[in-house]
Amino acid sequence: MNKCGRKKYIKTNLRQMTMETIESQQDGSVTDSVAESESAHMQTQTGQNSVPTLAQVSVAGSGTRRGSPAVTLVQLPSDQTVHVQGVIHTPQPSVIQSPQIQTVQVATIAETDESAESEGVIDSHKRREILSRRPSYRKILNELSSDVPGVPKIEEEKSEEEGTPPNIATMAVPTSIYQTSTGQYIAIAQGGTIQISNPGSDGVQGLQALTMTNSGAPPPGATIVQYAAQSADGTQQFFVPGSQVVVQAATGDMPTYQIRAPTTALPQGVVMAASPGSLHSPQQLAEEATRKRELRLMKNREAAKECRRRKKEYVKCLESRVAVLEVQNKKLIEELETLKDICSPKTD
DNA sequence: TATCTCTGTCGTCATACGAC
DNA sequence: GTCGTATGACGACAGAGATA
Repeated sequence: MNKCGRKKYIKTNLRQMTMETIESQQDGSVTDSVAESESAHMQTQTGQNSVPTLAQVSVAGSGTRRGSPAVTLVQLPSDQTVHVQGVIHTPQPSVIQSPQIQTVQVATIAETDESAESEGVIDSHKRREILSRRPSYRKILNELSSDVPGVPKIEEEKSEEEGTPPNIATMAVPTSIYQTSTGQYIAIAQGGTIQISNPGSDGVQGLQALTMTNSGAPPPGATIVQYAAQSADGTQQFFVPGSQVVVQAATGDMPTYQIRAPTTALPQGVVMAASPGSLHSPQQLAEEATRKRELRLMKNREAAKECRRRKKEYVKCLESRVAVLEVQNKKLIEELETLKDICSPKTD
């Protein structure tokens, strides 16, 4: 299979996985075949070399044939251990004598597998609508996570923002963002705060702030930043309102920036960007369009990274779910066999 | 050792979708 | 309708392993 074909194959499988997951959630009928099917898809989808191995299922403690529901330890690939409670109580006399309890327990497990059904039957139209939509990994995974204990949820954007360093949270909202030739991003915030973001860093951790103490009061809507790719001394400069220059004084892991008076005229290759209010010439319009495009590409680049991260997490979640369901299924089969042995008439 | 194949990752584009 | 976000699709690239 060629590369393109492989991708389409993967796509088909992933799509089918999603559909099966939703189907099983809404049907409440998670069968072993579904679990095996998902497992097979996952192994195909993740490739041969980098197969994130399926969860190691250690049935520790499942041998407790007596007593309350057996708890099975499921070792997940991420070194997580999930406690899986037996679906049916062990074949102790009380279980057999109390079928109602068993029914209730089965119903409870079914509810944990899919919470939607417990709310009522979804009409077929809405269900078809849900299935026809493109999957949102976050949404699907969160739904799965609500059903399966031990499976982490994908955090909402808000929580991710909460994880940002406090100094970032106190920054003013940037009004203009500019990208240097080295890929760094410079955000001019209201109040003259300059934020320098290193794209190589993770998220906003690379943000640095410079506050201009004597930037004065720029005319409204006239924030102009002139970025010089490289000055004669090898440093990077960009010009900010007030006829000042912010100079990258050092390169490397910890670049430093200094605010100086301009020592040189604007060199060649300068990329100028201006706020929409100050646009006049076609060249400025083109530069503004370029700036917007770069900003859009930057955002989309980050979005793609985030999306892929969520996708990986989603696949891991599915793998964990497969492991859990396989353990449950195995226990069900064992208990069914036990019940058959007990209830079957003796043929002496 | 050079080449090929496979796989994973990344950037970009197109588009669906939801919020306004 | 517009805008921002999420995600599928595609191509490019790099690295690892297999093979001649």
